[in-house]
Amino acid sequence: MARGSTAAGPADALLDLETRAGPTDHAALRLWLRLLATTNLIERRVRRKLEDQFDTTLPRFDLMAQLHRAPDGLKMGEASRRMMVSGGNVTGIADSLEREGLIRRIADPRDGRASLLRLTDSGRRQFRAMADRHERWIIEIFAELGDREIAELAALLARLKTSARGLDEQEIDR
Amino acid sequence: MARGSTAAGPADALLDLETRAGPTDHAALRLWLRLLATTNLIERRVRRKLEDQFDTTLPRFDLMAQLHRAPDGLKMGEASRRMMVSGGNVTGIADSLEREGLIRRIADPRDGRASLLRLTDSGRRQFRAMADRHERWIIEIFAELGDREIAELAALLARLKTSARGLDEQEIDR
DNA sequence: TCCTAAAGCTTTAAATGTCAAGTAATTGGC
DNA sequence: GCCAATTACTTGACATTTAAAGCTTTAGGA
Repeated sequence: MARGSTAAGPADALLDLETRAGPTDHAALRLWLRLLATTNLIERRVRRKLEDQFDTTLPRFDLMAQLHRAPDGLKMGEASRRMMVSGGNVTGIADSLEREGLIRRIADPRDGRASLLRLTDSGRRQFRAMADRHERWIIEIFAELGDREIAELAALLARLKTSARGLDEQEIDR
Repeated sequence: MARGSTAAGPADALLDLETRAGPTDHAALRLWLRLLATTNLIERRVRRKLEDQFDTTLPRFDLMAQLHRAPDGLKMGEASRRMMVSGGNVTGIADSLEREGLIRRIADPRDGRASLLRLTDSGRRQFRAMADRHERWIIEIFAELGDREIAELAALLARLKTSARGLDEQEIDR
């Protein structure tokens, strides 16, 4: 099976995170556990393939993807916001990519405190190869869904994202 | 924003992981990034609330939830499969819960290699309190979705999960 | 009985992640 | 100009997770 040191046999195939919920739980809770389980399942597959086929990791791929979409470079802080991780984390990931010559830190001419991160030519080439493959993995994983279902799922998730974000400001904590 | 040391202002509210995709990317890829971003958003909120209100973590909560649904106890390996994490991980989580008296390791009478994990009375009480609150958080987060939408989303995710699982055996890696 | 293989759990190393503190540069009010 | 407050990044401490190696126990065959 996936990767645990203790492999699950076929009989366990349906016992996963969703088992945290029981039939008496609220529909929203069951849905959340299914969402979590599904996302984790796919994320694991992607991480493993990045590791196996490109000897890299998802956070490294993410940072390269952000830089690929920003040809003029991104400040560390911008990258950190877009990746939704802390600044200290980006420092480490950037260090490792820079060591391998995939990205470069360039002094921001307008702000002496800031660094701009930019893909090197080698990084760009490598990213394109990975992104191609990555897209194919995703298409395969979603293969059983038709265009209609993909559109519906995207729309529902957009609504959910809005619903979840709506609480961010007020923080109703009870 | 959640917790990064560099806070995102309101103007950045829409720049998140989804920005990894561009308009030319395949619909499945865009959907995947939205799925990932939405799940991460919700997961962060839940983690933070567990931390703030109960001084615990999601993996600890998960393990307690699994044990709550298995009154006779679970072997470490079973817990690890259900939580979809590695065995070594469960060892650490179980250690921390055991130190606090929330769970206990019991020698499996049938297999000298195995331990059975079981909630203590204190653990059971504490889990029930957390689970109540947890369910309310989730209901709030999903509040803007109607029953119909929740059912649709659940059905689509079930199809997606099946689609993603389908590849597990064969591992079409190219 | 004995020996090999496998299973269950723990331990360890490397990567990722947060947070807090520290350094350097910029901004804004006076 | 000057100085305080803010901002950008780095660093270090600590937590979590995986994969792999290690230890103990079980199972099965010679």
